[in-house]
Amino acid sequence: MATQPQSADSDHESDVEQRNADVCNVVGAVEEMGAKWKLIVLNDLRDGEKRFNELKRSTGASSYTLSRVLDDLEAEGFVDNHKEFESPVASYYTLTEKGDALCPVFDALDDWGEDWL
Amino acid sequence: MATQPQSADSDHESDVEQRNADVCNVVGAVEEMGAKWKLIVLNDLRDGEKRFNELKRSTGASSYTLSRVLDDLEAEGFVDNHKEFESPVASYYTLTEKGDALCPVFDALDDWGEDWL
DNA sequence: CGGCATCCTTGGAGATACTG
DNA sequence: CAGTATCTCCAAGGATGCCG
Repeated sequence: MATQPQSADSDHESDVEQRNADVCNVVGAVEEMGAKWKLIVLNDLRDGEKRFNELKRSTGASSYTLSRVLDDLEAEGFVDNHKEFESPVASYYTLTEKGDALCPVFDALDDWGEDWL
Repeated sequence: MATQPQSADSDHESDVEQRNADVCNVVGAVEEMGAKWKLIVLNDLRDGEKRFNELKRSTGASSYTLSRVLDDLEAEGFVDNHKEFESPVASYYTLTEKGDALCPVFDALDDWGEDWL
């Protein structure tokens, strides 16, 4: 009697349904960012506009990796890229509105880190 | 404008420089969880105690993966494991205080997902 | 039921070197 | 300075099978 029938049960949802309903967003969000580099780069961009090499230094990612991550983030609408072909070519990266909207997440993460890291 | 209205926190002088100082927490946190599975499992455990197969179903991870992820999370102090060797062996997983402290992060993530996913 | 052992595939990511 | 091109290596993770 210790265990309850778990398989042949479809209407198991009762008290946790509310959370279950919108928790999917988290999964979606995680799926979309997943990789640690994306998060690290996004976090670094919270300071505002940054150059490629600047990000390279602050994140510690290789040119190759950083390039692909930025490419990815741009394609997904998290960051914007503005290039200047003048002097010694410079390209600046900034957070889009979508990327900036992640700030609360980073803040929460940062907050957590202070207590548990 | 890259920053959002600060919380009820009192002195948040120049957030950018200030942020640069302790932003490491985010990196640390990301480094510690990194993998998407960890986040997904942790998120699923917000509902409370769950069994192995329950998590397997809800997360969609394979036994192998789930097992390793849970092992990892337990070793890092994010989850607790309570086993019952009675009839058909059952083991329950719950969030530790440390894991539960991540709720705000998931909430923020969830919040973000509603707007941008 | 809850796992661990194995095999095997994928891609994430470092190192290095080269271009515009 | 800002990438791109390779080559390579290793960990993540799916599939399957077995066991207490």
